[in-house]
Amino acid sequence: MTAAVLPESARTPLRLATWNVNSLKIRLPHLLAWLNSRTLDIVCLQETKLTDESFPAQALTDVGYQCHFAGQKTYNGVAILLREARIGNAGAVVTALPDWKDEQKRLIALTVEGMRVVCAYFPNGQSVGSDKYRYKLQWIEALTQWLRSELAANEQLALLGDFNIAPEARDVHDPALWEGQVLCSEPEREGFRALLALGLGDAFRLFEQPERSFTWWDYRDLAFRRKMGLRIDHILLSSALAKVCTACEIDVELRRRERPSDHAPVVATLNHR
DNA sequence: ATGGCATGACAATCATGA
Repeated sequence: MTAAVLPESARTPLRLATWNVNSLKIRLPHLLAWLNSRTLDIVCLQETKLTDESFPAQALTDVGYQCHFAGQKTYNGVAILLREARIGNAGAVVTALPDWKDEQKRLIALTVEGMRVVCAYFPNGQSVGSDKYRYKLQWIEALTQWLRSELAANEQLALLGDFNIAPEARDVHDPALWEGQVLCSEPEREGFRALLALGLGDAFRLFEQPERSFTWWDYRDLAFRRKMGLRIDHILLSSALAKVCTACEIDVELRRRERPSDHAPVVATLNHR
């Protein structure tokens, strides 16, 4: 007696990933090798730093991914890649926060497999009290308001991206050094907690994790080797998705490569029907 | 002490990142 052959979508877990590539042009070989080395179904990218005309869609289509992207010259730029063998057509694609006039390409969202997937590149904020810091807090507020209505309409929602926020002291290699600094300041952390208060869970913290788990290390001062990093890239899941999340890990290996991004990817596994 | 390194635009430095 043999088990019925089910379509792939019914038997394999779903893998969602987020990675700030810090220039997709430079990191395309790394990305292609990564996609080839493991099965990733939904891949959110930030800081592509490419206009839509120069997005390497063909190279990604060739390895089986459907591409959705919103880019600009030099800065920012986000994308969602969908593995065509696993994921059906995407719907309800948006490439900006509604009611937020912004030239900066920081958000793309779409619906697949009954799941709302939001890929976000939060502003960096530069320094506490700067114009960019104020813009960051306003942007987070606008995102939070929008997500409130998205969650009301979508029980299954995942927010992935570079949040540029280290939520807690344990997410910082030297909490005393970073105390009150941008990425760690209390208003930013309040913004992060407000996202959780919408009913989202930090996928990484659903599980036991090694101490000093980070997703970003400065290029300078051998910060990676010295484990001097921050955990600022996150996957937040609505409760319906958190319930079926079986793992969440940082793929540190990519930070060891030649000419790496300064960020490592985060990958979550879901037992999603 | 405001730099260290990386990227992109641009053509010697400068803006930005985190």
